[in-house]
Amino acid sequence: MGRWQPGARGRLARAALELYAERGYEQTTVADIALRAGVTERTFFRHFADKREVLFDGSTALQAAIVGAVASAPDSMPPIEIASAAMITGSALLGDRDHARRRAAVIAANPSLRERELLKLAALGAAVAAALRERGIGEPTAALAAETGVTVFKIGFETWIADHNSGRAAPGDLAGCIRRAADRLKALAAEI
Amino acid sequence: MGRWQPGARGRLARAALELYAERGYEQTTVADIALRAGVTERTFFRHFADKREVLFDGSTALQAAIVGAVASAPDSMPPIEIASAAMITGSALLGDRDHARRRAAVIAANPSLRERELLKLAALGAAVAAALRERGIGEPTAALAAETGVTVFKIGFETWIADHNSGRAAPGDLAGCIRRAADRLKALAAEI
DNA sequence: GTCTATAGGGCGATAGAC
DNA sequence: GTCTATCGCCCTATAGAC
Repeated sequence: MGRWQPGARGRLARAALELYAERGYEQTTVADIALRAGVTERTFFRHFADKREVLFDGSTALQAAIVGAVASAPDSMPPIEIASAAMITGSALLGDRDHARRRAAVIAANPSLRERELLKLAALGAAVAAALRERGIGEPTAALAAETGVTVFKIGFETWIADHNSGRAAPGDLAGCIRRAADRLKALAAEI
Repeated sequence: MGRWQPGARGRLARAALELYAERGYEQTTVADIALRAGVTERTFFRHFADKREVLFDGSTALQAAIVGAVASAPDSMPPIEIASAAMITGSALLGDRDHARRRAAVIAANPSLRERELLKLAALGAAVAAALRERGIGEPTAALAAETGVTVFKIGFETWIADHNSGRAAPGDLAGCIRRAADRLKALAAEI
């Protein structure tokens, strides 16, 4: 047995979400999080760049999945369709709606956490735009399609976690919510 | 002569932009800004909530103008059109392209300033969505139209400041850039 | 792991404007 | 007199440097 237990990163992420929910983000110190996770304050900063980043651990994997889906979309698809479909593909990584809800509530309660989330979404948009350009789509088309895809993802995600039905009757799957948001947007654009 | 000169707020905002451009955001302390503006560090924090906020002093006025334009749009306009037109109306407040360029360069160079800008844009989107709901437009249509308007504003703004022509031949007006972005998006949506 | 600079909030005192 | 902007000194937590 070593001096420390493995899985410090996961314990820190879990402890942070719990504490932010229990007593609020500002009222939680990094020392509190480290204490609950059984490590030192210094260890926290070796795993996470700052106090906000600990809530966005999975974002890299999500972005990679979405970018991959953009790259492997069929050639015949129009840009906006590629972006929206990639969002739906990537959304499969976000299965646990209760966890997503708890996390979203914590983020919504604090402006500086909202800022970080928006930065992640902007980074996602930039990565999708780059992947579209890689397919030969020019600017500003690539940027517009990518931003629109992010919008559709965001609205779909919001309706997913806001959905009151948690039972089996209306499973409320994220993919369906995103697709409905995309359809709405298409209808809106058509009526101009 | 009194103990203090009036206009501390404006001097602080100007000093901050200069210093962030000269030596970088992270390399500038609030004490530096206060010194150049001829006030104390403490005074800075009475005018601005934090070190980033000093660059976004005009955002409230811009948002108010855009929300006002949404409220006074003709009844016959479709939601996305209302949002885009309101962005064009509000954009009249951003006349000085050189200043916009300098400010944008500073923001682009630093992630935490980018975060704050994204938060301002998200707040704008939320305000526009609320103004659309006020007109009887339901969700998620209001949110989608508002987000799309913000996207069009953002892309239009980027092309405006990226435009190499600063002479009279191609005046590069912001309103035109936003309108072109909106037209592009309409064309993209149509081809789905 | 220790040491330190900076952000940013709290509070009371003070000096102007009105 | 009131109201508000400024100052100065306290404090703690973050986050980077060593």
